[in-house]
Amino acid sequence: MAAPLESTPARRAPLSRARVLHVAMAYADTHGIDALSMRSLAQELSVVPMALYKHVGGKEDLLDGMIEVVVGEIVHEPATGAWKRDARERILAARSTLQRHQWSRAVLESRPAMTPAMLDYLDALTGLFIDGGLSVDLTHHVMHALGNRMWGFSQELFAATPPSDTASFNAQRDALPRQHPHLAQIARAAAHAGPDGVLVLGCDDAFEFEFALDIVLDGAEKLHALNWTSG
Amino acid sequence: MAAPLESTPARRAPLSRARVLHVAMAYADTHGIDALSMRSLAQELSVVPMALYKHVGGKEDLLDGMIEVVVGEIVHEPATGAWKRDARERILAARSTLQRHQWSRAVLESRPAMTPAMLDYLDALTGLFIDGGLSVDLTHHVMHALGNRMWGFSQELFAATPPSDTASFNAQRDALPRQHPHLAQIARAAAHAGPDGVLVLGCDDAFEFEFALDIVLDGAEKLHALNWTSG
DNA sequence: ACTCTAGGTGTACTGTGTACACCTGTCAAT
DNA sequence: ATTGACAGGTGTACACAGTACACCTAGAGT
Repeated sequence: MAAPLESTPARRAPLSRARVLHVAMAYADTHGIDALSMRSLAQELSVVPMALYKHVGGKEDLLDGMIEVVVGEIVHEPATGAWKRDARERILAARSTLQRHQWSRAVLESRPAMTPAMLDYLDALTGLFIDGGLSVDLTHHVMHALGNRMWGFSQELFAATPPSDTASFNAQRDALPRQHPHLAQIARAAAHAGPDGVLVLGCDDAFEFEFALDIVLDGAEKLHALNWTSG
Repeated sequence: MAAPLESTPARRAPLSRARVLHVAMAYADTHGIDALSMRSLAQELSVVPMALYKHVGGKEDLLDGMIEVVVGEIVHEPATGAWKRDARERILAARSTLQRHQWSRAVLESRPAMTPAMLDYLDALTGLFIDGGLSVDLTHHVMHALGNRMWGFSQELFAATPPSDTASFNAQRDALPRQHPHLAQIARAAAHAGPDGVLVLGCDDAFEFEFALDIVLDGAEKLHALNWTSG
């Protein structure tokens, strides 16, 4: 036998986390996220359901991985220095990417999703504002205003990391300044001493909500005064 | 026997749609929305799961009913005539109501949810702007800016009612001006002729997104120029 | 007294995520 | 060459979900 390695003609491509994620995304793109189950995905890969668990932690991890890929797909145009235009462009790029995967919005909204790609995106966007000259304080609240229910990410940015794993929490916090310097700046600014003296990273949800609300209402008032029209 | 009606001492209170909904809400409040299943709810009511289906169409209908109750709980302070203050107050009232039921945000975001109470709320809010003198056009886009990912309702306001039930669709559309005059105004303004000449009610999703985005970015720019600070 | 019916019951089916034990082919070290 | 570890695919099985369908039963209207 010359080629024992290829003796079975229709040899399956080997599984891998990347392949699982991409096939899952394609499947969700065409059949909808509700149709995506471990079983349907396994069938799509001509594999038994449990095989997936060797490459993915479970359904949650699968979904996390999928949005991680989507967020990673967002194209970052190089900054031109005009912060407002740059931010606008980047956010619209993000939107068009999410738009290509209809399911991503619902999935994103259903989980905290502070994945590495997400942090990269947030840090880059934050950097545009800070480097553009906005104060860290203002940047902080603008990020909330943009994110609050617009992407579904913001309100739990630094919230409620369960203290179950203090070690890795500390590790992550210490790595933040290096990897995501702009987010770290915000975190420092938003930190305040809790009742027991421990430093607590927390954002005042109600404040952020009203901040965003007032921006929209003030904008409406201004446009009204200008007799603005969409035509 | 004097009181045959109460012969069995621990007689269950009879089921009803309202009771089912309220117990479901209480259960979701304390145990979380994920713990709410037809079975757990039935047990809470000391009843067999299938009994619920006599009062509720199914799980989807249950969830719809729950948010309907929540939205109905929003208190409407009487309008003072100052549209901006009134709108602000009403939106914060809505927020605090949703806040009392943590699950409501996720449930709301997971469905179109154009229920009667929702329409009432939207129409009332819209009315504040229009009666305050804002143009219907501006009001339309402001509603989108407020709603876009802030409540999760807006982008499908008039979209994609499946043409399966044309009769009831027409009926609903014809009833709109009476029941929700302000929404009807917006609908009329946003209507445009489709490719086949039929009137299509549709909002340009991309436009609404950029509208809201620009309001926030312009607001950020203005606050930056003013050296605004949250302290 | 008789039927009708609203409303609660019981059983059963399909589909979900996933734990656990099991094979099997590949490769490194003996 | 033999061994054995191990990465990766398999099979079976379980608990839980939503809900279709047939059934029972108590009370109201005739």
